[in-house]
Amino acid sequence: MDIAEVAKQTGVAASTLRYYEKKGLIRSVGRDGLRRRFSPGVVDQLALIALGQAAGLSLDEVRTMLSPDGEPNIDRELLSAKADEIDTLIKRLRAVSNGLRHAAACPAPSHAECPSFQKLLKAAALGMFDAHATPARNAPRRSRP
Amino acid sequence: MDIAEVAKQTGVAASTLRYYEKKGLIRSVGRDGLRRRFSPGVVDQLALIALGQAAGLSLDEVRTMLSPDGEPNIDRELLSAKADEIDTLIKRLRAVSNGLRHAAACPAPSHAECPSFQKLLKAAALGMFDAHATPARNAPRRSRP
DNA sequence: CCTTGACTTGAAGTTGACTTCAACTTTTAG
DNA sequence: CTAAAAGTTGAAGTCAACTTCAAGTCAAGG
Repeated sequence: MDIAEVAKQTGVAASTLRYYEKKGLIRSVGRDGLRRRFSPGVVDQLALIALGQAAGLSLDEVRTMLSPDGEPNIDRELLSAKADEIDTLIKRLRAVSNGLRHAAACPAPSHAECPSFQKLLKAAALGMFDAHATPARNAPRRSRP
Repeated sequence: MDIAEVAKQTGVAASTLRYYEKKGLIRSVGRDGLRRRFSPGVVDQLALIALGQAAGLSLDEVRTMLSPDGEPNIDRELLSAKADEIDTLIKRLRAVSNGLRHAAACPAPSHAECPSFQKLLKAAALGMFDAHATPARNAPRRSRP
């Protein structure tokens, strides 16, 4: 596949693909003249990268955890620590989701005045500052409006 | 509470607190001389902000959805849309978590060579590019190393 | 009174993740 | 053959979310 094809299939901009390649997140398999050629597997890889980002990993973290040639440094403790982090994030997100849903349905004029909304979200937020459950970092802005 | 106290309790830097105030995410209740005074409620607010960020909301989005004086623009459709987004994010994150956990336990030398890891994550990634399930935006880096 | 330390400000700097640009090379259609 | 379309590069620009800096204010202690 050439770069445009990958871009079209995944929605990831060509510039981003080149950027990812430079960063070592994906690899092109040879050139067709000047042009990069990608194996179709790169589509899955990109999905995984997007997932990692959604989970709050930086591109560097994604690389070390999902690298296709990550022989040396696959730190298993780090992996399960990250999994734990993601799990607590999931719990909080569920509460946020519930909170938002309630807010959407709730007849109170302002969320600030709706005690059950407050309770839901405060419950979600509890412990947010205690043990540092590291939050997300950066994530992309897919699509071209 | 003065700014240092809030910072200590929440781990949010004083500079960040001033930044948030400028952006309209939090409010100080008067001054003690020059110095801002915050009501203790700001601690909960900050937790909610952190949560919103973890859920992939930008600070501007957080403000419009959780504003303490959000009288006018509480768009209920937007709220449940966001909740839906968060729910699909949760599903994917669960898969990522499982994937990481498996990777941590799996004896394969490289994750790239472990078919069940690949399967788990590919399942999580499926549909990542189809309907645009908008991913996260930006998030903070708490603490001062 | 005067220094010290915690706060104030606006402006400028940083970081991660991209995007855009200028200049150039290939491929492709006419 | 030639011109447009699509790819290439490195360098520079953008954006959100902060942080750092210079310069100033104020309360308290010696």
